[in-house]
Amino acid sequence: MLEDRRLAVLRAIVEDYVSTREPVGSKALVERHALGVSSATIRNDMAVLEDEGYIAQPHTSAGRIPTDLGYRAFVDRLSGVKPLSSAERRAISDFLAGAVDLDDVMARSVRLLAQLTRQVALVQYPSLVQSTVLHIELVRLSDTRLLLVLIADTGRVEQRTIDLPAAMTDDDVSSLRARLVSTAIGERCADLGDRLEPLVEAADPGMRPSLAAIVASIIDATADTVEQRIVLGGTANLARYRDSFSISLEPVLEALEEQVVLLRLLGEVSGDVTVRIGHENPVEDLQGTSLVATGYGRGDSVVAGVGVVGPTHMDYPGTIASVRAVAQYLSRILDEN
Amino acid sequence: MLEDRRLAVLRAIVEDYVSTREPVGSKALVERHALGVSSATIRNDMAVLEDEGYIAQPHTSAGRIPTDLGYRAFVDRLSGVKPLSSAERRAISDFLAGAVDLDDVMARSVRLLAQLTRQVALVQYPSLVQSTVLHIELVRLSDTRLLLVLIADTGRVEQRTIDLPAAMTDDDVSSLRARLVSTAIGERCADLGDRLEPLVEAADPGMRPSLAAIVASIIDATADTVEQRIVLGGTANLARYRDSFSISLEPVLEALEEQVVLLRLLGEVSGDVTVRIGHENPVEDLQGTSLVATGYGRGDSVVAGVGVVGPTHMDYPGTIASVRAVAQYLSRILDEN
DNA sequence: ATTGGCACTCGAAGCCGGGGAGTGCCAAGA
DNA sequence: TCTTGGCACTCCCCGGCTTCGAGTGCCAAT
Repeated sequence: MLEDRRLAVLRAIVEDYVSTREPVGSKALVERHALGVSSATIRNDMAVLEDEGYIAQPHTSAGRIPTDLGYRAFVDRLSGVKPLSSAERRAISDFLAGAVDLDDVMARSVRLLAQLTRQVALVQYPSLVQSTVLHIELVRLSDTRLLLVLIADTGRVEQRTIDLPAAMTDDDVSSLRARLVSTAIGERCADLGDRLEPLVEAADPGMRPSLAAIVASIIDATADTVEQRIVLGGTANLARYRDSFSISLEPVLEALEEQVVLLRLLGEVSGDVTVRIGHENPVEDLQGTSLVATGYGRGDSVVAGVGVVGPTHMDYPGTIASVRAVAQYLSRILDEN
Repeated sequence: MLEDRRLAVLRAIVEDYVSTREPVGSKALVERHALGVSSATIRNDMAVLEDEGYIAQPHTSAGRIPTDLGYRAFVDRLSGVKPLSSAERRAISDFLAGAVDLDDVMARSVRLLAQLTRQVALVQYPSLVQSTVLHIELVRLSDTRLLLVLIADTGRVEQRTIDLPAAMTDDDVSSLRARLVSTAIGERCADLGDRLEPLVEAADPGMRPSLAAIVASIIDATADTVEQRIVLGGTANLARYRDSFSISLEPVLEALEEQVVLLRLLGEVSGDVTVRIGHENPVEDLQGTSLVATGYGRGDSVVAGVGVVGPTHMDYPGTIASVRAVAQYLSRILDEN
């Protein structure tokens, strides 16, 4: 029970600091929370919490602020679930209304999430590797150039122009197209290489180089390197917190513009909500920030990630709820297609 | 000649202020520039320039800074052309190298421009209305759902799912597809409505509702409202100038996240480079910033805009050169397809 | 028209001192 | 053993003061 009170104190400190962004002292704590003990007792508890590394003081004789470890304990053991407000539900249903297109879904989601959390939102396009082929189209641009369009069941569309080693007629193209379509449709993108190889082998010698070029292009279009795409929104919200980052926000903004960095951030999401607080973050420039992320997908398979980046002193319960809600809606949309 | 010297003074003030970002005084001016007269003379000239509204002082007895009008005069009458450095040429050729896809071209351009100018870059997707139809594809998702894919000659791909009023067989779809393709291909997107209407009229009664739905979807996909898309990059560069905006950068970041605002910014570009300085800017929240923009396109027709937004005290000659260069490269890429 | 000289202005930066929030510790009470 | 009131102490914050200096405007001389 003594232990219990200390945790209650930690929770109170986190909550107060998140809402006021100012170091919180023992006296203010007993005033704002019904802890049932005096400020002196709280001071003792705070001393212990500080020894254990959960809180710290910016300078002697100032209030305490939570450390990364403190937030971690708060998230793991102390925070309940915060139900979404009706305004939030409304925002989400408005969002559901008009999406017309995968690009549109992504753009709206990222905007929605940024508005809900007032932080920077990240939404990843569904992974191609996890998708299956819905359609393949070849459009003849000239004798020696083709446009390849590949449509995945997740709604993703990839295109490539192909320079052919030899001229092809319209008939050549449509016969090839038919063969590709019947072989590839319904297959997982990851398996395309294996499925299409035999087709090249079996082609008659005149066609083989061209077909090889096309297949190479298809494989390139579904390769790991390009299959990842992340949209970012709400960077304006960073400015809101301009002086509340330990460091300046320039490196943060810079890090967020690196696709590679974003991929690392969203790379390891699972069905659960992941929270990375401050130094737990793998990206150095983002160690003054926290990441709340999760995966979304069809049924049980996770096809992409979604999350937000914000200051360590964010409203974790609310943010977690928003991220989870958006991920669920994204999954639903994917299911509907 | 007296007039000439005053302009030289203005140019010197602009250049010094742009590079140091500090109010420049008469003494510093004669030291850094070979003006051949004493500081007292410069002071007289500065008084005149101030009367005419070209420069201002933040407070009595501080140096002068250029006003928007001062920058305007500088851009119109004083700045020469700044050739691109070899590093810049290299950056551009690197950029040219690997673009694989229209999305890729847009993403790379915006990144490139942000790096070159160290400011916020905007690149607009080629306008659909200005494009012609390269291909139309219908993919059957179920009895009553179709996926429409529309490919424009500028490389743009639009997709829509269509809920049909009545079930369609595979044969139905492919015959419709053939009719659509033969009617629409090569037409300007803007004319699609007129071209496709007769097709609906001529269809047999059983098909008509479905065909109407498809045509409506095609027209929707090429409508004004969706045809505009703008990518934004380099917002991190704004943080670099955090205190040099008269106001805070929060409203700027917010304005830049509004697609509508961006469209207004790039809406009126032409083949020439447009420069809007400070209050000349139509968007209120961006009146502390300057816009340098131009159009790009195939041959003479402008199909979209490209530009940067930055502080009014930007390096106009360099920025103009970069924006123009990127626009030219974009035009070239469009021509190659 | 240009120039040197000069008095004046006003923000920036440094210094000082009081106020106050907050702490740690201790001794007394439950 | 935990809790509590009391108390001395520490430092940050803030307002006011002063100094310093860059820069100006004006004037009389050339």
